[in-house]
Amino acid sequence: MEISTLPLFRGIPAGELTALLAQASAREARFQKGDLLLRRGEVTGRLGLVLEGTVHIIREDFWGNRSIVGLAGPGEVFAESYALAGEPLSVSVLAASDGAALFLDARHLTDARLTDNLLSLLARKNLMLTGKMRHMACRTTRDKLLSYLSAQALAAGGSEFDIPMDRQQLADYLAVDRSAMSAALGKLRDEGVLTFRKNHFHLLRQGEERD
Amino acid sequence: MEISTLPLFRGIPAGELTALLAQASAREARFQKGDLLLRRGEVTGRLGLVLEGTVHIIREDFWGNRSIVGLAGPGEVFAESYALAGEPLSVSVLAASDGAALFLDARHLTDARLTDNLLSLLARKNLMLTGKMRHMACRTTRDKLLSYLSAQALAAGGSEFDIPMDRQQLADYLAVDRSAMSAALGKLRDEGVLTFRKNHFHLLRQGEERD
DNA sequence: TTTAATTTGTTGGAAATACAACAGACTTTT
DNA sequence: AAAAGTCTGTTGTATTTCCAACAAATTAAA
Repeated sequence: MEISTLPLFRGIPAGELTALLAQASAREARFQKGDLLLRRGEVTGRLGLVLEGTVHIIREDFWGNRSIVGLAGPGEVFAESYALAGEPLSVSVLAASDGAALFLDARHLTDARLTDNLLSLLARKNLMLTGKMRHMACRTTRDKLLSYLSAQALAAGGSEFDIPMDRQQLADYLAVDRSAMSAALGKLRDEGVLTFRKNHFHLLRQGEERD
Repeated sequence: MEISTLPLFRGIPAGELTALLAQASAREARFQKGDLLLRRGEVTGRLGLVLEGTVHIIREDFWGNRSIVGLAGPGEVFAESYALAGEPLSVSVLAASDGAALFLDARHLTDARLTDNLLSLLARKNLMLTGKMRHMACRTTRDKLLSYLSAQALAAGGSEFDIPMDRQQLADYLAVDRSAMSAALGKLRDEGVLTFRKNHFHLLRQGEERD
């Protein structure tokens, strides 16, 4: 893991990294599988960067049911929103394997290039979240599909495009049942709203030929 | 609208604001109802701050159906994620009334206090989005309710708490039907999972008395 | 090519949701 | 206090979704 190549440190010469990390109160910590790196409720102020291994972001609800709500591998950051917002963690971070992480103090992030990279990181995450939310807010499977496919078409700049997921992944993304989604797709095809073949879709405007 | 009191400019003495705004290539623009402030597809690099009036964040899908996906009033920022990520807009911004906005160039945000405030802003938004997403990803109304209420209980630090929404708002937030949600709540009460009265809820652990 | 494995579409029954309509409880106004 | 308005819970029906199971189509492997 050559950390100078990570998005977080983009634009920062490798030679400056050591000094910059010291300035940010960076602390490297090795962990063993099963270690609890961050605990729900605490206000760390530190954001994590996985150097080696994998960590699980886990959540326990009121009744103690535990579920994995995310994971971070080498080069990925975690708990950054909590650290930067200064909010107590609503999740815990558990080591899923042996490894190592770098912790940076959010209050000591003074380097402009670093904060710019973080802004970019958060902004991108934000856009992905709002986009996904828009689709998921639709009540029916059909509308979720149309919302997603429409957004893909607009992003591609045309009525034909490929999607980067298979049916099961798309169903998970939209939080619907795969078979029901397949049925909804078939119905949309029959109605002349769109055509598709594998991951290639073609949205049809009113009156357009159905291929 | 005294802009020195806004979260975006927190920690910045009013006397420094003028110089700082000039440094960020700030441009104030008055607008009239119906004006299109930002257009889908363009890469502005500018984030907006509403000084006066209201703007609507609108989205047109592939077939031209237009819907309002957000709005910003005095003191609120808009298009900030697009500007900071350097991504083309997937929404348009329309003036819902006469008013004025301040546009700041995302690439000229050099003041550390300003970028810190922006980081905090984005981080908070991020946490709200991920939280909401977790609830909405649940398949059934019942599970969405339990996810939301459990999170509220954990945030409150106890099994009793008040929620800041009425039934209709909660239903909209979870993207479900209000009456169906009410029915699900009633069923949970009958099963001894929780009790509630108006906006006050009490989650019951296994075997706990139901009032 | 043949076989095996994966992905996708389809179907039927069980369950859950949306929708509409309404009654009771609670608030606010007059 | 009375009236008007709002909010909440309940019910019945039509629709939709989930789930399981399976067949067809596609891809990968032998």
